Amino acid sequence: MNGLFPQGSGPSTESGHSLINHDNLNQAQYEAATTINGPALVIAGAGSGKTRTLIYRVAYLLEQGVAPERILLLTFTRKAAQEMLSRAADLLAHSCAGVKSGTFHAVSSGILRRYGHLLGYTPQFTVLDRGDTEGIINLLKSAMDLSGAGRQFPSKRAIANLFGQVVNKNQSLDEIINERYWHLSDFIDELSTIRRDYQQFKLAHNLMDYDDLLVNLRRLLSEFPEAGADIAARFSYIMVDEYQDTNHIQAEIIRLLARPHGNIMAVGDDSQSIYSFRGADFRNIMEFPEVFPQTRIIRLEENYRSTEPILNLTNNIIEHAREKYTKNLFTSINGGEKPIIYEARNDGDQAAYVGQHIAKLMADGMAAEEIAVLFRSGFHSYKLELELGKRGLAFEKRGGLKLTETAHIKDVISYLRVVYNPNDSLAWHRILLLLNKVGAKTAQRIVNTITGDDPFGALAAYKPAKSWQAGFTALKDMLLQLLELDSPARQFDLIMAYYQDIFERVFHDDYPKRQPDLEQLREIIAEYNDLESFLEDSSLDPPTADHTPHAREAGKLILSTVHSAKGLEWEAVFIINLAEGKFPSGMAKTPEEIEEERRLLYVAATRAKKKLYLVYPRMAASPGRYQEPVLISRFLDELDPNLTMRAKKDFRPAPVIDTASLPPGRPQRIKAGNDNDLLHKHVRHQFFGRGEIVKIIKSRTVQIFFARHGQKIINLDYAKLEILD
DNA sequence: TCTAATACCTCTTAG
DNA sequence: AGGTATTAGA
Repeated sequence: MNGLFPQGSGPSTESGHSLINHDNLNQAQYEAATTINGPALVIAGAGSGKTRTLIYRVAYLLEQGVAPERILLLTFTRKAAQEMLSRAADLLAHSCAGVKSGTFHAVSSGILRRYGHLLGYTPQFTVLDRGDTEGIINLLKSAMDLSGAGRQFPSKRAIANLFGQVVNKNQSLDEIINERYWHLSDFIDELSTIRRDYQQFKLAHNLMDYDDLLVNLRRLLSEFPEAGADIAARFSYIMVDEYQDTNHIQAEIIRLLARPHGNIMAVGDDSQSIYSFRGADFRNIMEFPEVFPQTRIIRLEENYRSTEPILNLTNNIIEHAREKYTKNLFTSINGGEKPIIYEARNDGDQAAYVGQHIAKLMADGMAAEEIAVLFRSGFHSYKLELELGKRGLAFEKRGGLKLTETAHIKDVISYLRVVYNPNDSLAWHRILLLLNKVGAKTAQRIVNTITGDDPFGALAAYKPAKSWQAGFTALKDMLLQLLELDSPARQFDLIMAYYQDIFERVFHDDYPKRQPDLEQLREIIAEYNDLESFLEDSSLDPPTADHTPHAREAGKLILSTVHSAKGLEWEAVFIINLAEGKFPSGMAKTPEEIEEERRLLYVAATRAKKKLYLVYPRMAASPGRYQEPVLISRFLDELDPNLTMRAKKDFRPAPVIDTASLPPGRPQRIKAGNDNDLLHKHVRHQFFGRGEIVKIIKSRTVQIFFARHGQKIINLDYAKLEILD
């Protein structure tokens, strides 16, 4: 490095050649990186070098001789933690291994495996993911006989959300229902029974859900003074990233951990708070100085990421917020183009526009990994994914459904889970349900009799009924062999040898599409030496579908939900589906929820360095699957028109949609008859619209040319078609 | 009594 | 594309 002495008040290493100096950091960043004793709060605007500052601070701490294991770095994703540590290690030219880092949940999980016995857990407790949680709730719900209770008992999903709110917002079930779910007030008694049973079930089966990881750590710290002191004493320097997205339990954990020494730095941006649905409250930031008196407040307000026109727009987005935030961003990056707004005709037009412009950017020399498309919900990108596929553009999708959340992957993992925790009744249930002729009742009966001291012994002794005896024996033999193996990769192979047939039967209609996932899982598992760390990872931070850790190296563009794009940046960013009901989400109703949607757009737009495209469709599929007009997102509508440019609409011929002229009523299936009579008929398909039958392929199968979608092969037994002439 | 197949409805964001 | 409610079938 350049060998300049650090100026100002910061201490330097004995040689005087600190890496942390004013050439690398601006005044505010420098102050943040070198303030290591006492509480500090860094209000860091988007693109203000927050991550850089944290990296330098870790490096500075180590440079000052702090032992790595005394440093705790809490981040929002494990990826973020790993990336920061590896960059800090690059600075120091030696490893940061030993620095404790990760998400609250992951760190909690580690601590609870050590101290959980105080709360009645064994170290092998299983972490329940979302699906597991819903599975248990469903079990308890169906055991309750709600048939007479009137209609519309909430789904397992709604119940799980409800319970999550109770924990994360620190309110009682009654309060939550009365304030936010008043439509469920008829079911209060049943719901609180289910909740009580749920808590008991978890304790009885050595299970913790995500919320328990936080709650139990807090309990440990506050109710078990010895263990609490022990844990707190391990960490002398604590940093928390994305503080605006912590909830009250997390804030409490921080308070308890940092209480002895007060060496705590929280970094966040109140205008980027986007996780209130899981209890996050950006007011945590405001309260921080009250919790930690004498907090030093440092503001990072210079933006190093975006060009001026982009920053002008993002400032304009957040100016419309009801809540006024604590800083003003400025940039010294001059020049650049105004963000572009494109009004697409529909989903397909939108996808075509984005696809074409991505291709153009790449043709002009921009790397694929410098381009991202962002959207509100995981499924908003389906059409675009097809479009990119057609163009041969490789992409990585983030957010939405995870690999480990798909049914077939969960099946395979369940076999591993019972080996690891033989009392994991949820995994048992799943495994047994896969046997032909075994349904929910039978599976439950078996689970009830085998869980206990010696589940595998009990399984071997269980007498199956004739109709499913063969399958049961095969399962039993496989599991007993599985216990003998100790490498996860071998275990996987054994499971697959057994599971493949079941897999093809259960997913008979689409298993070839799912097969690659299993092969991917094999690759992921092969990197683990022990089952415990694989299972831990797969619930806490599911290994990504592509096992190359960074798409940036793989030459792929990124499709991502806005939530998953937090903290990242790209040269060019497309934000799609900026229509009412999509972004903002139709689920956002209260003023507070709308405000959060606005911050979400702010987060999305501030990811862009040089180019920003805002796209919305004028027509979109309604619930009845007809194309209906939609409104431009209110967040775009309210922007100062001088800050954006409208894209021309002539980039490709206009596809014709004339829903108005369509006759009313739904297309029906065409009844069996003489298929040859159908040749050259004009038809309307519920998705593809108008078309003409151009060829009879075979009985009940025809080829249709659709005006909007081109040639399709249609099976008349499945498709709903209406004959128009 | 239980399982398997079918028809219909609802879809956010994530550790 | 998923889950759930209903119904046919074993």
